[in-house]
Amino acid sequence: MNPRERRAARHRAGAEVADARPRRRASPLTVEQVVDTALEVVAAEGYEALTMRRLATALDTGPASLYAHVVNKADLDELLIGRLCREVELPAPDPATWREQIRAVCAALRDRYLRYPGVSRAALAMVPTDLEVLRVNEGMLAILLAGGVAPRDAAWACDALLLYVSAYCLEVSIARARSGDADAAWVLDRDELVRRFEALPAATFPTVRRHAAELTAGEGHERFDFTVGLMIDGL
Amino acid sequence: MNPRERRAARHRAGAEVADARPRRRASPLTVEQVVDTALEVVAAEGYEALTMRRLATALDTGPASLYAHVVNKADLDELLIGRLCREVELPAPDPATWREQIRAVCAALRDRYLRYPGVSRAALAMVPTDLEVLRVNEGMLAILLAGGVAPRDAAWACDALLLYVSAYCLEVSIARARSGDADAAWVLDRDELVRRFEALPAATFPTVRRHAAELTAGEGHERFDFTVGLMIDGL
DNA sequence: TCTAGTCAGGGAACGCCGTTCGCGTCAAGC
DNA sequence: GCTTGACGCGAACGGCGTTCCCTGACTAGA
Repeated sequence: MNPRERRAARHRAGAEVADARPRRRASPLTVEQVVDTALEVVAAEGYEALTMRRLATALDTGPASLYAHVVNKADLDELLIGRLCREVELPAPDPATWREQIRAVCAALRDRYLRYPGVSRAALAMVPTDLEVLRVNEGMLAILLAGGVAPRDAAWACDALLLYVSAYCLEVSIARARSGDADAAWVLDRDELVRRFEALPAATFPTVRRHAAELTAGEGHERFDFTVGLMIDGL
Repeated sequence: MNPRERRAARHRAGAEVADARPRRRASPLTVEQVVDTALEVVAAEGYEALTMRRLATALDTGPASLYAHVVNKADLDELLIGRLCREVELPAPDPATWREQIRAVCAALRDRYLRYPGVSRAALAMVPTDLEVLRVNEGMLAILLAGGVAPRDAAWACDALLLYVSAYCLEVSIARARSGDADAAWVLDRDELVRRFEALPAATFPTVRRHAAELTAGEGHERFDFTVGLMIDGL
């Protein structure tokens, strides 16, 4: 089974296929192993560091060998997101607590993405028919419908929530990466940001100036919770 | 004034600086011109095609020359987004129609982004202190405050809306690029998508199967309007 | 008018990237 | 034990962002 077929299988309903073990290697290298190692690289060095060469090195082989398991880089990205989605637990829909359930699923996805800095970029570029991603969609949709949300609204809200989660994680990952970068001297912590906002000319930025504190507020995931809440409560 | 200083100026409040005309060229090449040409390239061939070499060729020069006007690719990205933000008109806040005003600003930004396929990727990677971006933030914040939204909610909502606009545009750009790609045979139009959803095993995807129509619904920017509405109406 | 000094422009090269080709190797079948 | 075929992967390709440093036109002073 070549990688093209394997990819197709991930987007088609059908039987799970056991990875046939390759023949030559001491410990034979499977897709599962490739994905595991890729996630380790991302966790340790960030998504930007995940290159085919870097991954091959981590697997103690050459870049060409990866193409026996993966169509291309985009396919690898899909596999990574698929793996993260697979790990998200989806509760049985409960009409009494559906808002909390949705919040929990979003938070679970968020935490998974953030554990692997920058992967969310891959999530944003993905086609929506990967079965693992669809599984999360299925779960969220079921919860929303159980909550009495109209089908069309539920479908669109799922979409919007998943999109927001990815975008939020990307933003946070970038911000974190920057604050870790010592040589980027113009990176700002919150105090510096407030000072900047307050130093803006009153003529063109009166509102930002006056509300510098609010603009930079939000510890942890308060912003995230706020926005998800905004969307959920509107349904 | 070197590009580093020029970039710093874009993030600092201060006087506008006229581009000093370079000396040697027949028609001398300014930052403004670089940005114009870059946007032309993006409009015609998409953001992915915007490389330093491609841009240099379009300007009839070598890649090295661009670095006299721009710190690096990321800086060029900022300039592009800055330009698009600069063109967005911000209405004087009107408490009676603030929701429509916000909707209009979001739509204006969306249309600008979509005119240049893929630029929204640059927007997602940007630091939030660019003055042009801040100008849009200022305008939206003023409208929300005029609408009686609490300052902290207004600040966070601005953030969320801008993030959503960028993410939505990125998704749409990618989808459009894919449907234009003839060789990507596995790309699906809506009918094909519905058929796929309905072909899923009922055991694991009951909800998606049943609501395939709703999941794929949404002509034009109906989804966009829905989500922006969801956020605005919750305030 | 001539000349010396200055500095932006850009050709060429560097070290990466994703991807492909095809060679050498080894296991299975006869 | 030989043949055959499949498979791992070294090496190479074209293209990326970026930098080095030479070139040569312009400016200013004599």
